[in-house]
Amino acid sequence: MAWTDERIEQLRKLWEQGMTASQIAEELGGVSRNAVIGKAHRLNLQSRPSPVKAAEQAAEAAAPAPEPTPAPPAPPPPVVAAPVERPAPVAPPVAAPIERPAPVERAAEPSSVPTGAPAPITPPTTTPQPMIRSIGPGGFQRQTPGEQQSPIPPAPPRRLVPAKPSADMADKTSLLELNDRICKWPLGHPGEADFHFCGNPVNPGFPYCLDHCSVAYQAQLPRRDRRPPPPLPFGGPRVR
DNA sequence: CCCTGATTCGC
DNA sequence: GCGAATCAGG
Repeated sequence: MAWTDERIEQLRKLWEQGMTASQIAEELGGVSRNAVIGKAHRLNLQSRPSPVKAAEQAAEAAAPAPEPTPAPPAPPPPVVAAPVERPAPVAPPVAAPIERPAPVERAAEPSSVPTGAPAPITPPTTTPQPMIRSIGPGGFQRQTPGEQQSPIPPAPPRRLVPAKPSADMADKTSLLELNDRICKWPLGHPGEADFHFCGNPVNPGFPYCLDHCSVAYQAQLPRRDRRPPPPLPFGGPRVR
């Protein structure tokens, strides 16, 4: 089977779409996944989460690291149990409200604490900041050339607190309230104060409500009959 | 084992 | 240029 322009075009598209080489091979027909990979490389289609290369790059970025980029975030020393950072919509039961520390130099702070206040709890130096980045078609994270530092986003130090019954959680669906009639779509993140589940009535036969089903089940179809979705602008594949 | 992509190398 | 064989990680 020869690589016609048409087939090459299709390969390009599917590859960039994130299809695996074997899927593409199956889709094209008449070629092995090796053929697909080989061709893809010859076409200079690259970047894909390869298990091998990923490890190599990780090791490379970790070991020498002659990176001019200041990557100071020294491991947050003692795990100072930071109070739950989430600014509760309701006034927290006790404790002085700890606002997000203004970007002031913390070193030259003589810490003039109002009398009677508890010792100042230094917030963790690394503010958990969910970095927004684009995800490539293969599901890998894009990174800019100078950004290869810290390939593994260090888990922000986070103290897990037992879910405490509070006013603002009263109407939220907790883990313990899950059953097969209510939507199990998680909202927020486990460990966070207001983590809960959707809790709406499920779309019968599914673990989620209708809305979340539409989010959860838009993924790929079983492989074989996966022809229709991509609106092929150029006539589409030949009917065999 | 299965899967993945990368690489090699004879054709 | 092609792709089977091989490698190596998940």
